[in-house]
Amino acid sequence: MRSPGEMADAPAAAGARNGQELSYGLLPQVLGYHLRRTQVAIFRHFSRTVAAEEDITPGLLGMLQVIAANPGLAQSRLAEAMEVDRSTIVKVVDQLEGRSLIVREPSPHDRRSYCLRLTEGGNAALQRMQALMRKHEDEFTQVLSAEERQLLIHLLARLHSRAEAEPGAAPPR
Amino acid sequence: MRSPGEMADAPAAAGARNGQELSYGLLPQVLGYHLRRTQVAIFRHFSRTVAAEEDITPGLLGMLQVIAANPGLAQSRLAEAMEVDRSTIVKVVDQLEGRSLIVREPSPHDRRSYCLRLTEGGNAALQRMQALMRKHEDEFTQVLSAEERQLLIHLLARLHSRAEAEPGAAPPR
DNA sequence: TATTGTTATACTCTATAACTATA
DNA sequence: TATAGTTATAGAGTATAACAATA
Repeated sequence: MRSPGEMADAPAAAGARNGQELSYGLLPQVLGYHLRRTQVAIFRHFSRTVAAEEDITPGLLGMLQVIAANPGLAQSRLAEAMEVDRSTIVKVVDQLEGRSLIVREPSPHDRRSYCLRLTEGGNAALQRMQALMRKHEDEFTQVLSAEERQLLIHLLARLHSRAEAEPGAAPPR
Repeated sequence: MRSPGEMADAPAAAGARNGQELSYGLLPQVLGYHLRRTQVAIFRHFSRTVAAEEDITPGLLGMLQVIAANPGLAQSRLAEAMEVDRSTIVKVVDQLEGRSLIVREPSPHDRRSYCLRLTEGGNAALQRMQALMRKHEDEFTQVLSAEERQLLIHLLARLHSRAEAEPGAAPPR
């Protein structure tokens, strides 16, 4: 518990303000804690790099990518894919459409629903954003080897895809 | 790109609603995407297990643990430790104090600041919560071996402690 | 009856700015 | 001047419930 480097210990930033060392108790053993810290860190890095040039959030960019990969997608399908409520999607789509990145086309088969598509400008913007995104992730993960990065992604994917299938999870909508 | 199990592909939950397969584009290669999904998944698991019995959130429990590990901690130090603004801590401490889990004692050295401490009941509650938390994390990570879980924590810790030290990050408050 | 998109509403988490009382 | 705690306020991001149009 004492040797530095063996355990995941206190982050570099905090403490040392008043000379006293601050203890994190059991938190360094808590996966959820590290997930949160890492997400905050990667979000901030994203803001300083990608968002500084393209005015986008990780969430919006994710939506754009899913729409791009599934032309004609309905809003409800997008909501399911991103695991958020239908109603939450509305404002997001409003934003993306307001910035002319996507369009809502009326569905030829169902007059209730829209088909979402990227505009030409949206596609161009997505290309630029993906380039920035790749650079951002490479930079953020540069402390890891390529193998470690891939391994990390695998471990996370196993956790969240597995957890979703658990009893009690993901109540049918 | 095709062999299942080699790449981190589409989550198990979504898709298959209309028979059509839904593509996630480049997202399965994006670390931030998996971080978010995993955090959502672990939060939901926490809600169904720990929170169902003890009415607590991961954030509040983290604060409790830090206060427990640093008796007499000032609110501003707690804010730094959790990397949130001073003002954000106020309501959190209000909540914990309102539930008699902690007390604000006046500091003997500085009449501006409080010393945060767990009450007896708070300590008892923390013990119960930590037991639930451990069970919750064990269950959530049961798809991983003990070594894989430890490795995952290490990789995350390297990422967020490293990222915090980067130029442009963590502006001095 | 069920589904699609929408609106109204509310709740949580967070930050900024300004205030007070100390230091 | 700087810091500790506080308040008011605002902005994301999310969910629930109800609605009209359509299936």
